[in-house]
Amino acid sequence: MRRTHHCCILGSSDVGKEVVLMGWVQRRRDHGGVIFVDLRDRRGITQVVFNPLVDEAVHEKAHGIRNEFVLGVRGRVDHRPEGMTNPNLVTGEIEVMVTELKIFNEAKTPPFLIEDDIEVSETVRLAHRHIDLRRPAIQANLLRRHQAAQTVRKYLNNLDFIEAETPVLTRSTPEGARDYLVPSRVNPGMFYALPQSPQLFKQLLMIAGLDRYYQIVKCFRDEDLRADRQPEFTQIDLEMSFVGEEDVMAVAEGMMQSLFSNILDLELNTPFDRLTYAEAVGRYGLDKPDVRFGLELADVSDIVAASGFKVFSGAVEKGGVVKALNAKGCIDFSRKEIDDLTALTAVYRAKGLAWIKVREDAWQSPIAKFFTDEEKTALAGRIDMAPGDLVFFVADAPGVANEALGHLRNHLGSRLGHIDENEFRFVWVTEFPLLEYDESEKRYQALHHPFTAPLEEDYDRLEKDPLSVRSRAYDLVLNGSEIGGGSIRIHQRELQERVLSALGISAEVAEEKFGFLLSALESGAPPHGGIAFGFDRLVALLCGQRSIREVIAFPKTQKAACLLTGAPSAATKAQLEELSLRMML
RNA sequence: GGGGGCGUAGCUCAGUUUGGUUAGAGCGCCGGCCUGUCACGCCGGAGGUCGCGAGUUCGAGUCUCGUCGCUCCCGCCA
Repeated sequence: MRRTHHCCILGSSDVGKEVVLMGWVQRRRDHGGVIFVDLRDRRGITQVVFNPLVDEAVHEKAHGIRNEFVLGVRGRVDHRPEGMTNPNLVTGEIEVMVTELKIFNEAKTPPFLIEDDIEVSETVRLAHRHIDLRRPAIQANLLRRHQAAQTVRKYLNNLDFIEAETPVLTRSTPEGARDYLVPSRVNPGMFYALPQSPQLFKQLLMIAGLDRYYQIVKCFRDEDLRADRQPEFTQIDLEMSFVGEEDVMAVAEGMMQSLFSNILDLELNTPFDRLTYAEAVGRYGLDKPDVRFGLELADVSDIVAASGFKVFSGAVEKGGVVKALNAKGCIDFSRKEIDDLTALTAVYRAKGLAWIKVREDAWQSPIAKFFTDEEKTALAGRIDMAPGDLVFFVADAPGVANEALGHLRNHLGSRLGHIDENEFRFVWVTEFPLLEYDESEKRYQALHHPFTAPLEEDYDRLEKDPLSVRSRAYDLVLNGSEIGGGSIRIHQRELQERVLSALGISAEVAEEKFGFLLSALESGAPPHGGIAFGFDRLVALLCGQRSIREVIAFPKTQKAACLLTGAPSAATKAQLEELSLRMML
């Protein structure tokens, strides 16, 4: 018995043909006499009919069929009787009258029905992922993921990129996320690290003269999970030689165009909008702004710096800021609603959320009394206050005030219906700070990574005022979600050493950890730069999914476990011994 | 590491507020009947360590403490 057709293809024009279909039993309707079976494969469903008048033995055998049995059926394609067609089915015009039935395999009753829109807990779904993956909706996601990967490959191949593989067993680098370590059997006491990204290898490929490289590659970061974060995830990683920001961004924009055109049949306009980091944070509060709606923040620090409201003036005095967000027309928010929003901002460490309701005649607010008429006039002008408005304020360190109001902005944007869910709005965020100060470790850290080039005009501040140095990094943000990021890299040893030094990495440590890079940089390194995209996030957006777990065939739970295989699991004594490891538990 | 939500039949849930007889429903499953269904129909039936462990109580699905798992978020994620 050999399959002749898939379960989605047969129609009126095939009537009379003898066909062989193979697939799973979606549903069985046993009328005692005639038995209907919906046979499902990856492509669709065809109704096959067992009729005792056609073949009594086959009909008898069909009584035993249950859901998810795997069948092969031979039969003749027939028109359905008058009025019995099913318009909901692509193959609803016809049915297959079965003359031969092969039961390849029986199946235990599945833990849930193989249907879209079923409500099953994720625990159950992940524990039986091979069954969950039979659902058309998930298969559609995986298909779309496949199409996305193919689109990217085709696009980059056409631009003369070379797909090259880089090692998975590599060495740990001190910066960045926590590494997954792999013990080396033949080097007792030594460990490989799984790559957080192929960053250094792709730079070496540029130094090697590959000119243009890409890879769709797994990366590993041993950090806590989120809806959009898995410990192993896939990047579209690329790097180009002899380029500046504009070149990389143009390639990225073209990639997005072909993706959205191929997958969603949507034509994107390029170039995408640009915002500097300072603009993004200033106007939207976040470095990954959702620019589908306005509701921008305003800085009122200068106006309230000398005000009688100590929370505001005090914050400014301590180097903080007072930022405002005008929720236009929201004057009817209740006390409880405002309390809830206060709680929302508290999540981001805001100590309070001040508010003013703008009435026709006066301000209704616990803090209105603290302001002079001049201050009120200035505020009203800066924030565009009009009767009916509800204005929120956070006074805090810039990071806290912006982030708290930025998230409040996203919340309000969604709640007030300002967001068009069908819109895809890209924006580049550029000129990130090169460094940030890590309070807990009392040292500077690279915001992007230590190989990102500073803006040339800021070079001389690397030592004097490192926090003011901007970088040649760029993030691509889509609808408030960071989907990619990259930079122009440092391609000269001397500059790389200065940056590592600014990061508090001694020359000795630098030589030990990055010696191979430093020496490569003085072996004829071309100017180069690149970008990496979070493929899972990108596909999730293309599939309209909130969680990347919906576009990953075998995702991990929040505790980084695989419910299907039971990974991670204990190692045997013998395994540990071979690796010269001893358990401390 | 921290905060929120969830955990009762194979699945989705009700019951927990106010402790009290034999823990219910829908779907699924099993059996019977049924020749035109496509969420087939009708009749009958099985199925429970109320996540786990302590405690309070005459009595715990229900109250208390602990613990495990799933999930959302903060921290973390160059």
